[in-house]
Amino acid sequence: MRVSLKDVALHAGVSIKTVSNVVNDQPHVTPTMRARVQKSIDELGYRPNLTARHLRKGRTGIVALALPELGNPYFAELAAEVVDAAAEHDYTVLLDHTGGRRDQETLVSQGFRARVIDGLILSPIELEAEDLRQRAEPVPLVLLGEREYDLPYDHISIDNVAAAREAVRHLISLGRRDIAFLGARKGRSQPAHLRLRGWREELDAAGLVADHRLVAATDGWGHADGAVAMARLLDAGHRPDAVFAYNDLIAIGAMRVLSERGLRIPEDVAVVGFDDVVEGRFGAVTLTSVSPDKASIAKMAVESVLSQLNGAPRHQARRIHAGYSLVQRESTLGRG
Amino acid sequence: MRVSLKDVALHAGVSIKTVSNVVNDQPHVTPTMRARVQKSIDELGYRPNLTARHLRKGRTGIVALALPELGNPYFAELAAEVVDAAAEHDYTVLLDHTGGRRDQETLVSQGFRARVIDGLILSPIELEAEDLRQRAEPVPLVLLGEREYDLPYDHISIDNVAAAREAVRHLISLGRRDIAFLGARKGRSQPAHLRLRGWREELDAAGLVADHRLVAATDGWGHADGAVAMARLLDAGHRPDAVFAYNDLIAIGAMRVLSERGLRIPEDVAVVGFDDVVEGRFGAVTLTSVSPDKASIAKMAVESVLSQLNGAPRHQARRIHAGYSLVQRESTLGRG
DNA sequence: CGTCGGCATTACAACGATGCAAAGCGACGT
DNA sequence: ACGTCGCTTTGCATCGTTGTAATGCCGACG
Repeated sequence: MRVSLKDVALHAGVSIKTVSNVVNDQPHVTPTMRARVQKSIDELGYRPNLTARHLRKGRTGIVALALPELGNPYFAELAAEVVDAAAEHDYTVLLDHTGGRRDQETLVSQGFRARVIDGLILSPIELEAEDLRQRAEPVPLVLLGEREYDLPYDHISIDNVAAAREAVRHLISLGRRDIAFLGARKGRSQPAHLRLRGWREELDAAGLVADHRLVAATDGWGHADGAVAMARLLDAGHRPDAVFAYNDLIAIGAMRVLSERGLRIPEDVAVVGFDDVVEGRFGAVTLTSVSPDKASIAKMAVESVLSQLNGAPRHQARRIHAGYSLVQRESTLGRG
Repeated sequence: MRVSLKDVALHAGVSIKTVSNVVNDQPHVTPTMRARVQKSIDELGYRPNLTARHLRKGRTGIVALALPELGNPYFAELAAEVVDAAAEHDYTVLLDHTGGRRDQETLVSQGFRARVIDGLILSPIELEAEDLRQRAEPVPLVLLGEREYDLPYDHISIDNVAAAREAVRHLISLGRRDIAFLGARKGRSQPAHLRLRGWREELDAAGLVADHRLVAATDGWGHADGAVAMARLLDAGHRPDAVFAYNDLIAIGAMRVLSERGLRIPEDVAVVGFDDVVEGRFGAVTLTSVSPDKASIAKMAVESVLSQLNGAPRHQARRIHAGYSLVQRESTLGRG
């Protein structure tokens, strides 16, 4: 059985509360007493029972992080950052993944998956505003990612439209004109992706046509989806001279198909991805990508949750934009 | 404020205990009463406080999973499987990562990082048997991965030696003779990797020389480490006709360097990795790899923890081998 | 020498839920 | 009509910790 305050108190011949005071470094404990109690603590190997402490205090020291898919290295890398950021504040991270499915995301947002948490950081894919509006849970929530909602929750992401525009601008600066977009959502009436919007805006701004036939929808956001989309585009007789992908995995899947078809990267087709996952730096052709500042996203997410917990005056919901940069690699090397 | 049993009891005009009985589906509750209480529960939106329940029951419904590095897709994919396997049993996963550092691994094993858990699944890298022997924590522990300890804890992994031998055998069957091993541990007096042992054993068995100059140590287990190791090998004047890497990331990093140096894969150098991460299926040259059955590893790990919790008669510590297969892809395509 | 002030220590209740055992209640048999 | 039996419902203690308020103790001051 585990050692409790009571055991220590008995052993040291003092009251439970005094032991508690020592454990919690309360003032008004004489050095003598502190030493005596500490000795008992050490001898018995006492360790506080967090469950009890948290029942008493109403806090658990755990924040949940719900991501669509851990298999996607972007999310895995982000998760690692969140774990570290939380550790800074003595918080632990409970991980959940939703598969990007609406029902799972709703369950998570309403706390049905993990009911021992102080806060929730959620990166939704299909979740709708109405699902969130029905949320009764008093647990602080922070949203991550590309989806934007008009709801009173903090939202942290990079400026997806601006980043996408920068990526497309880069391609245009290389002289590319037929720039495809890979990774639109399939069969959705929703407002299009912000990244897709960036693509369109930048093409418009440059006086180029944003040809909707160069926009390829995907089922998911993995390598295979990118490969399928690229193949479909080529099979339909389109031959873009550049590809801007929703994310790196899609870009890499597309590059695989481009090589299979004998197209050279970047000579024939330049490629830009999004997320800057490590994988993109080690392919046969390294991938130019938009690199979000994952560490600061993680940090801000954790801090937002904690500030809500600490009853920061119910500020307005904030839209926070983290930094990003466009990292140029071989897949968009200038001709020459 | 959240609704508690007390609130529901008041609302329904019954005792707290009766509400508890309804919530827990106890027998001996009349249908009438059950309906009445359920109505109050629904109206007030009662949801049990798990912290309190767990204080009482001594269980939290959380298992911790401590992995070296989430950024490595193998671990990320494994984590996803563990989350799913745990969900099967209504358990949630608390994620931790150790960076593969001994001090962190020790802390985790002794429960200093997360003290609210029912069990721990740990995949150690540098942890030593002595660190574990000092473990006082009563929390069930299961070990994953390549490291083996002579300690009374369940250990789940694939048969690394056999798998490595199969990989090397495959290379030999392609007519390769100078087979390098990438990813040995650096500056360690420890018994070598099991995968390295498999490499050696199979070469011996085939009557080939296991040339230690073809064994390249790495600092870590990422793409960059593989690239560095491969470059060093080549720079030293070695030109193996095959590479067996400790894992896929190292293999991919090595492949990148091989291409940079103008060596063709598989014609000049065949490559085999380990882990079968998705990434290996989408490079310019797809990667042959040992594919561990991650789902069953995850499942068995979770089940081991839970069976220990449920006081399964303190069985012997078990060494459980999960299944694996060698998936052949372009990086070892037969000549022709 | 008695009283007051202030610090060290203690006692008690409470956080929310559940196990145990006792109490309540209706029905049945005699 | 009364006692008993058995199921339903309830009260109480408890898990380990901490906040609040009360107590004890000592020295200082008048």
